[in-house]
Amino acid sequence: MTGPPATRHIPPFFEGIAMHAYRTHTCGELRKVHVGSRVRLSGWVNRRRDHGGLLFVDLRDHYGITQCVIEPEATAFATVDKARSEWVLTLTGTVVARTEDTINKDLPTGEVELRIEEASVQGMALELPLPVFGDLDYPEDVRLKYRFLDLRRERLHKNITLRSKVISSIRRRMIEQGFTEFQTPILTASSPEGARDFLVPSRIHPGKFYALPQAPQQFKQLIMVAGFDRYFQIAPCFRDEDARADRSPGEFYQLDLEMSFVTQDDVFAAVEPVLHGVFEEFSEGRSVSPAPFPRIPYDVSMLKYGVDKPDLRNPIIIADVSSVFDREDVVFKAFKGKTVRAIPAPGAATQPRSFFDKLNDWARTDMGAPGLGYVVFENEGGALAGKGPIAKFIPPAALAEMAAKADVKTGDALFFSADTKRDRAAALAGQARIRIGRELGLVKEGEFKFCWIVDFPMYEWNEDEKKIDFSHNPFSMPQFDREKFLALDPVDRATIEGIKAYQYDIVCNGIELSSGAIRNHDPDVMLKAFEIAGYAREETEQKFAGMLNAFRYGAPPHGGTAPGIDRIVMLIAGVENLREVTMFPMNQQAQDLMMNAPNEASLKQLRELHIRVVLPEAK
RNA sequence: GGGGGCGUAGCUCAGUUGGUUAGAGUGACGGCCUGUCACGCCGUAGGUCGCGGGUUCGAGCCCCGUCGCUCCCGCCA
Repeated sequence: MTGPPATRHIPPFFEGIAMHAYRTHTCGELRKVHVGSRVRLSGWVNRRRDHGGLLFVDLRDHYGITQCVIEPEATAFATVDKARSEWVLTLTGTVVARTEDTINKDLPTGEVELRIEEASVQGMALELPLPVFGDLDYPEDVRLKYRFLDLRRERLHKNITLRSKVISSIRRRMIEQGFTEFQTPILTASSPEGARDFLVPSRIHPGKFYALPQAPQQFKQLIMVAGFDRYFQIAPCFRDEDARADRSPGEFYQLDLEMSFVTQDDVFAAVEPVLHGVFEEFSEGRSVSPAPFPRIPYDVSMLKYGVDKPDLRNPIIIADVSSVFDREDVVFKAFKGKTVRAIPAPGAATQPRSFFDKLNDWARTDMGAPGLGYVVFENEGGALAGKGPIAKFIPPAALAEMAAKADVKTGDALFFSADTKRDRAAALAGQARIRIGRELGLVKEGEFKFCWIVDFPMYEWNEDEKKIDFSHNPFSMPQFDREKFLALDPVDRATIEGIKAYQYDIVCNGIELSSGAIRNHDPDVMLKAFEIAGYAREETEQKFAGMLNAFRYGAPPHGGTAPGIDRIVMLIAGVENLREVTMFPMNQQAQDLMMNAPNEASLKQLRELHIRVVLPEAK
């Protein structure tokens, strides 16, 4: 029912030669041309319809569904009659044409049916904990425990098949672009930055541990040092962090890639045709951003969209109106001296009061903000007039300036996000933009809108620990003169916080597909970069010994990125949850309910690994 | 670690203000039916209302606790 009906990988059947033990055709294959042939099908009972004098069985396999029919007088009747949903049967019989009035147009095989002459049961099924037939929602734990049944269902079967096709398409396109696929180790060393590692104890080296790779980051850079020029891999990555709907617990796959002797634009030029091509191939009528994708500097994105992963299907653009509230003729004290961001709500003047109240409540309760002020722009005697609780504080001249800055007109509204901290004002505005866009139905479906976010800051100030942190990827090359960078004083916060990196994200419809960078391949600059983030030279030397050492033997300039496979497939499949495109996913608590993992280890195993388990004390 | 939602038959759900014996659909089982394709009709079985405690004459419903699932925040260089 889900695969291509034309495809089959079973020996052909010739009259006079013994019939294949299980099937001569797939359940998606039979057509009018087969009428009169004696054939054999194997598959699952999708549906059974008993008419007393006539019994229909819809037999299903990977390729489709074929209706099979038998009458009580037939010798095989007893066997077919006892079969229930999801039993596995082998049915042999003659293909017959259906009469005009019994043709099923919804079924590719609907012009014919199999008149059953022989039947055998290959596998029985207990009463189902999860019906395969139908398209209802079921509890996640039941679905996961009986994943093999869930996977038989049409939607999931189709998604998983789609995933495979997307991966093959990616692989083909990468190879066409001159990339070579290599595998990198799964058992490797712990990486000190970033996510929590999964550790694997060493039997041979008591007290020592391997770590599963969070990403093949260092390996792919070493592959460049080794002179392989263009590498890619559909790479498994392991991170021991909590899950989200679009973030698997434990493990996920990336299209990991790296290139030598490239600038940022070269990486974009290599990735764009691959992503555009894959999305176009599976778009089914949805539009895909043409290459080159827009490039948006991080600072601009934070201002205009309030996030570093903007959904460009949403037409709302945020404006900074701090200066308007600082005007002397504007007497609204609550916003004075703060960063004020204005979020346009096109056409919102016709919205009921509850629309505004609901957004205000959301800002207060969900976002912990003091509120979301607003002004509605109306026409009063040919002039622009403000309406709403705070409109009286804003005289016409200021209102006009605001309208110009935020590009709003009569009939629109403006919401305000204000905070003493610029980042917080931007973040609330970003969330409000998403909500307003959705509430007003402004986000167009049926489009894939890509963009690159570029020029990420290299560092950020960590207020809690009073220190400078890497803001994203510590291996990125700073956009800074080499000699001046090496001479930087780590306490020169103003300069350091202004440094951008050759670091970029690719975003589609508000979902971050990957981040990437032109790497820092200069050992001195790397040591300095880590020194600024508070790592002593010896520490950096030790933690990244392999990579630093390699960089001292002739390292090419290189860069890359790593789009998430799961998220790409989610977007293409149009689903909100990773479990819909992952064959055997874990639940939110990082458990595999089908295989019962994680599980206790035996004492023998622990002893071999020199491990003693110390459980947390019960509360 | 924190916050929200959900938990009633194998499965999907309903269950009024706290009031008699907790219902429906689907699946299972049995019977009838020769053209259905979500076949139809009749019947039967199936319940620790997640678990524990409390309030009450009386709790699926209210309160407290707890467990499970899920979504979000933290976290994810």
